[in-house]
Amino acid sequence: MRDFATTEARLDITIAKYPAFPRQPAIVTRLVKHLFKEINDDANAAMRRYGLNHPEYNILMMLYGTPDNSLHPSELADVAGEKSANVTRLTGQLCDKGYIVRSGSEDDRRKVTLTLTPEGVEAIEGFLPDIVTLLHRQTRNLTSDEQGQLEVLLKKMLGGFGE
Amino acid sequence: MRDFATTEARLDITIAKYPAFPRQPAIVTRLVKHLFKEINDDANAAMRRYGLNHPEYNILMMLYGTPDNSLHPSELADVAGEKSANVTRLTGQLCDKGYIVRSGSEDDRRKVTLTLTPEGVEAIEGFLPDIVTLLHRQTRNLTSDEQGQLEVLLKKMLGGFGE
DNA sequence: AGTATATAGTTCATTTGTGTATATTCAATA
DNA sequence: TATTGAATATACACAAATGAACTATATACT
Repeated sequence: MRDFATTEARLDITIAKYPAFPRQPAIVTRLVKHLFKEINDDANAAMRRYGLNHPEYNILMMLYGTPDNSLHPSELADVAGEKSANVTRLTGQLCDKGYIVRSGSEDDRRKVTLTLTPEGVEAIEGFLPDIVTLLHRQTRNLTSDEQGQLEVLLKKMLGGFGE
Repeated sequence: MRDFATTEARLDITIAKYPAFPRQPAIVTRLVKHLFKEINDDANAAMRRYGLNHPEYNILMMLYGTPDNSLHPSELADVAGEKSANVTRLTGQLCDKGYIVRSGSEDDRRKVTLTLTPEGVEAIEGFLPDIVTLLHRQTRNLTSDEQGQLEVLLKKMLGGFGE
């Protein structure tokens, strides 16, 4: 995204042609799209040297964020924002790489438990320094306060979906 | 995304395991990801009955946002946040549907000009009422003021990428 | 002019993601 | 207990997106 000023211009033209088009909501959603694409491309590039892509990284981190390094596929789909069919594929890849293992659960035999292996944890802790740098870079234009404000607003907006 | 409180919990655990992990940047980027996925799924679902998906919708709107309903592929890639190879494919589909036309430019013979057809404009103005509703729904939890604040913060954050 | 370098766009092989159907198990209730 | 309906995960066919290589044109420099 070079120049967001032209976005304003495009919106002006759009509204001139179609006055009911809501300016503010359109700007916000377009900004979110652009930001996501940047974050995504950035993370993909960073993870490349580790033989992982952004969704795989995401999956690993969601598991790492649990006390016992494990989640069920449906939970994973939910927290990682991936479709369940995609989780099956992604976790399959990560199994092949030896970073996670699949096991059935006794309490509910429909469920599968996905758990990080020691190699998985090692891999995570290997790339985390790069990720830390990345995250700081991605938010470098915002003060801590502003990040806090952004958090509040994004959560609020997110709350409007899904019911 | 069910419950963002669990995101906080995951982050706490992650930080306990790896103290250098930056809380605030991680929250913000995760929120952006989730929000994008929601916006994307939502828009895909809404455009379905028009035989279009979100990226195609986006391309059409970017063209509609210009005085003469036209852009070059590279401009389109930039403003729509798509890779150029993908723009080729997407615009090809839209050509097939009769919504845009491709033409060469005389001033720079490397360039191609993509222009909405009257049918394209008609299609846009056909689905825009739904989009207007959609945009309002997606931002319903935010006041106009808050949308303004969000705009400022997102722009600021976006400014930190790419140099 | 001639050569090198950059830009615009496309093509193609591969990777990544989606929707739908299916098998299995669980939960509710008649 | 038998039956119905929901939930979990997967398989598979198809759709979408990416990276890298390639063609053609333009620009800069000597």
